[in-house]
Amino acid sequence: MEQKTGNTEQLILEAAEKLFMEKGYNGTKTLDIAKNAGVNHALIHYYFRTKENLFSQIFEQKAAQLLGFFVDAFNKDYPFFEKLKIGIETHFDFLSQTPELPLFVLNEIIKDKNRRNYIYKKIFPIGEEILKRMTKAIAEEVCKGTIRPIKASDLLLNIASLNVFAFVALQVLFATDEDRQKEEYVKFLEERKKNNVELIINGLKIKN
Amino acid sequence: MEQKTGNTEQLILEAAEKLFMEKGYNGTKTLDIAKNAGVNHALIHYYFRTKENLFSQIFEQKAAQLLGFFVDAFNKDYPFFEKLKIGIETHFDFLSQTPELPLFVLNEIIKDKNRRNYIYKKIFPIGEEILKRMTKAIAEEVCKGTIRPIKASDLLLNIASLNVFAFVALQVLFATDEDRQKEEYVKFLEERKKNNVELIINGLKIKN
DNA sequence: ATTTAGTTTAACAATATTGTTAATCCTGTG
DNA sequence: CACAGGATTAACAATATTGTTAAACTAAAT
Repeated sequence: MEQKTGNTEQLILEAAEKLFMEKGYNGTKTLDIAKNAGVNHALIHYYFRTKENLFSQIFEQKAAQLLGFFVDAFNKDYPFFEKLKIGIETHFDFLSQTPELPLFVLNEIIKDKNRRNYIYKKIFPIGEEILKRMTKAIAEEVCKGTIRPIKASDLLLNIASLNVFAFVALQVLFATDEDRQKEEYVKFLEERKKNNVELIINGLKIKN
Repeated sequence: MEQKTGNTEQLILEAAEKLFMEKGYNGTKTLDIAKNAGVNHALIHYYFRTKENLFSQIFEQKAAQLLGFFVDAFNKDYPFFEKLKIGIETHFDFLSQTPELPLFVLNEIIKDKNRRNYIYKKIFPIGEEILKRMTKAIAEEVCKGTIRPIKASDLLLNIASLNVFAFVALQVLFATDEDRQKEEYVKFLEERKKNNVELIINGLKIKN
């Protein structure tokens, strides 16, 4: 039919990505992946040997993506509050594109020791790097008396909490029937983004 | 041996609770539950007929618990900032007792339509109730000029984000090797609790 | 001591799930 | 055209997982 040869591997990867993100490792069956990709079940093993193999490929890519979000978002060079605002918004917008990503990665990390260990080696070095830059930026502002002192890790965790949880809430609140339309959905995100920037910045600024 | 008769059902429930919370519905096998409970595999079906049955019982109880946390935490009658502080801390302390609870419930809600629909009927009425009280309290403070205006749902979501995510982070950060001891773990939570109260309150107070 | 009801056990059945294989198809190349 | 190689298929194999059953056991009541 319209099955152009040569794209089978890609079809499998796409179907697997969708299903794994939606249902997790244990909830996804290789048969479902095959059906969703529209290919014969055996091809999954032909191209990837095992389910675990296929999953790892996707998981590692997604974990790298999630981390990349943070790096990209908080590495620009702007005045402090600008940097903060842009960083939060950039991070938020990244998440908008794949709302299931953070929960997916967090879950699989928590549920599997091997994945945890793998991730640790990748995440920690980069995390430390971001924290170092942030710590310096914070110190400067504290000197100027514009913000209260805060640990960089706390600030980062605050941002991650608010941004990530917005999408967890999104999935729970809008995962049900059709009575809440796309429009409401978009509005919810807009408001949430604004709220997060406001809260982080208000929470830092010094009172009179 | 030491198996006192009559507690088998309880043994199964306890083992199931532990495993389901740890590995989720799909990650938990009835055989594992039996082994962990130290009972014959068939007893699980004798007492609960199906895995789904056993799971529902635990899930619904846990979901109710999670919701109860919110109700208990934000229903006391104190001055506004006190209420806020105590509410956040109470909620945080609840979560300390079962750190896996929120992620467990959120996940199973997201992954299964039936659970979603079930939960909706239970959660929404109570959620609305809390929001109504909060809206009134906020309006009063805004009139007094002590806080900036904010939607009750935003405030509640901010608190939930910060508190819940603290325990997600906890699981990820401390789920690995032994190099981070209990002591560090407790310190992390202490700091996080304080940080959350500060951020929420600072973020609300009016600047000069 | 017998009966009864609930409990437990081992063995089995049924299905789901992952993985394998040999045969077939297809496509480009000599 | 023949054929070499990867791509695909259907059928099968192996195991995991859930669920069932009939028989054995236990303790309390008669």
